[in-house]
Amino acid sequence: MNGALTLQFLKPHNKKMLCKKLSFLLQIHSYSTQFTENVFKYPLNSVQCGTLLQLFTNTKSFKKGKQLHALVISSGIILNNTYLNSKLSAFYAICGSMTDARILFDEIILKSSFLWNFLIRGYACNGFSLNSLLLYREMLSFGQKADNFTYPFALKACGDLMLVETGRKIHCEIVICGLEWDIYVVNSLLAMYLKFGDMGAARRLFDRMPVRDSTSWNTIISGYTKNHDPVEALSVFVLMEKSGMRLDCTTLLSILSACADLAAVKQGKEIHGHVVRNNITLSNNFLTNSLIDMYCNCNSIVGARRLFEDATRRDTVSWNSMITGYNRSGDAFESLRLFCQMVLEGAGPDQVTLIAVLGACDQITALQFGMSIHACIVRNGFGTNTVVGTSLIDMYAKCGSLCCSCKVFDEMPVKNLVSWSAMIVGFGLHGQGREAIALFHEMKAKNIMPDKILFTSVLLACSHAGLVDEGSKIFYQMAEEYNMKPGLDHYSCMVDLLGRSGNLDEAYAFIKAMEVKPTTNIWATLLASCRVHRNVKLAEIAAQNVFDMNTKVVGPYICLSNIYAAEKRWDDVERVRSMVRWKGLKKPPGCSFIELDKVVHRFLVGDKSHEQTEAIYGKLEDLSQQLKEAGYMPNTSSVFYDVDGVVKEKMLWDHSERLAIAFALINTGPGMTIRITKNLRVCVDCHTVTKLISKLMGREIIMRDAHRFHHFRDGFCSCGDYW
DNA sequence: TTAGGGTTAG
Repeated sequence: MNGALTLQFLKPHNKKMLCKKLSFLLQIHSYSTQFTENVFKYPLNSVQCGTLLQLFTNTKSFKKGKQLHALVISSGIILNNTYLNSKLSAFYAICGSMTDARILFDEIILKSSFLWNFLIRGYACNGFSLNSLLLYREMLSFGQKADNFTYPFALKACGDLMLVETGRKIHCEIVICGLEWDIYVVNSLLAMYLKFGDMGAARRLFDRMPVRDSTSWNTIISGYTKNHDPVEALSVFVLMEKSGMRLDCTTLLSILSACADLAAVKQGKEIHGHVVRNNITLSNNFLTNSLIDMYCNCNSIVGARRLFEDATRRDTVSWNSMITGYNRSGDAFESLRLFCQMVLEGAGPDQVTLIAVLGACDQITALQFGMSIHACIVRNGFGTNTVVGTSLIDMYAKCGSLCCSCKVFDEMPVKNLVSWSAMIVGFGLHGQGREAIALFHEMKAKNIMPDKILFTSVLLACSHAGLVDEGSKIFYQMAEEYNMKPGLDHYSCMVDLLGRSGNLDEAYAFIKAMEVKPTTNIWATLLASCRVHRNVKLAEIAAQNVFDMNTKVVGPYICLSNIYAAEKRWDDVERVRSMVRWKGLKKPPGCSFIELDKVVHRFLVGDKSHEQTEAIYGKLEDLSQQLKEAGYMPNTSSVFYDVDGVVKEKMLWDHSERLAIAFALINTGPGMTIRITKNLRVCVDCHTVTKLISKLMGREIIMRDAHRFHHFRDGFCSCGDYW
């Protein structure tokens, strides 16, 4: 059958058929060696081409549209054909090929509003917001009136570029031309104001709307969610339900996000009920994934897992949501297990998966596992990805391999502010404050503007290294040179910097002069410094401030108790302990991790559950003996209880990091580096013992505690006993 | 020809 002949008799509404036939015809034209001859044999008129282009535009069939373009050029029907040229320009704009769209657009003399709108839309929706606004202005200067199809995209461009003043000006133009309450225009205005973070303006507009559709409700709800006001999002959602407006998929996604932010499991479950009752999940993976995320955020990892296991279809986002959920709940082991299962089932990891898994590795210092992920990253073509690279820098630094962090950082083709920050944090964690400051200056020399988080990273690095003068200078630079008001994190770094370096009175004066109300964290930081410098009087002031804020964190109580214990004030120790009991607080047990052949072993304080327990305690006995012969005297000030000195000493040898070190000494070859992670800060005596073991056994021991890294080598620690 | 949605590095 001849395609072209059949085409002549097809009714225009039979588009599917028409499309099939014309695709066939196009194939002939495209691939025939006698291209020109065929065109003349099966000519298309401009109306048929227009109909076809419309179809290709709607389905974004770029290749087919381009073929048709070639065909109409060859056949000569495009010459001076404004109708077809406009359709073609619109087609290219929708497909995101803006250069092609613009070439055709510029050739058209009589431009319809349809054409202007398509180009403005094309620019706005394909990442060329500025071009979109320039064309919008050009349209007006040509005397062409903007209409209800123009404004949504001009507003989208303003929102994406955060051009607040321009956006408001266009809003005025919309009011003048009487289109303010056009449902598409006003919904676009709402979307623009929420991008500006101006929920007040968005809400005023929303409240005055004569007619609202589901998009209006969804836009305002997602606006509150995105602008970190999930409470208001939920309250508008209740109004939406009362108004009788149908809840669609977008509504449910936005509100689930608000429930997740609020950890509002009750409301989240109600949405889940609605989804099940309406059988919505079956056709939509987005909702299942959002529900998984909501349960994870509400600390209901079991509920999330059940949904995940029951899901008929799992996509990469489902896996990612679950893996991220385990990370957030602190179960990095399950997160890594799930990742292995994902790979085994053939689900391809994406950027998000890899970032999440690297996050799990740094939670438990799984360096070997992290290295395998690095290989997987390179294999899957993410080796040059900035976000993934930044996660690698962070993972290596937190797993104790600063040199690998530096290598990744140096070899990164494109670095952004976060990458610089991650590297600075890495130097800080390992006590290399001067290197962190040098990198900060190098970054500034490249005209990269630091933000508040970057200042926190640099100040933290200064505080870990005790660089008081340098840190103070940077702190004041923040306001003077960069016009940034310090936040609580910056104040906290400064208190730590001043306090731990022994300037306790200055740290106290600094807190009293702060422009914002000090938090428990800031007083707790001062308290920790008081413990280091044994200043009981100031410690009591700091502790009282913490306790007045009714903290649920046990750390400050332990700290004060340790301060009293060091002074042998046992009555006060008992008084603090009874406060802890009365408040129902519990000290988390000390816990250390060590990775051996990609398996992470965990030891609790006094742990006897490991299969090598006998050998481990035997090794500790040996070590204790050898250390004593080398002149070691135990420092029992870290022991919380008023018990006999021998018992105290025995308690110290139960500390989890010592069990992990003994295990490592038994299971690794001579000279091999030992890497340990501890959930709490390392105590004074364990710090001394580890230094001595490093010398005695000729081993480098890299220990990550709750705050930083210690590199023990030949009897010394990289922190210079400053931690 | 128009607006709104899930996982994501310091």
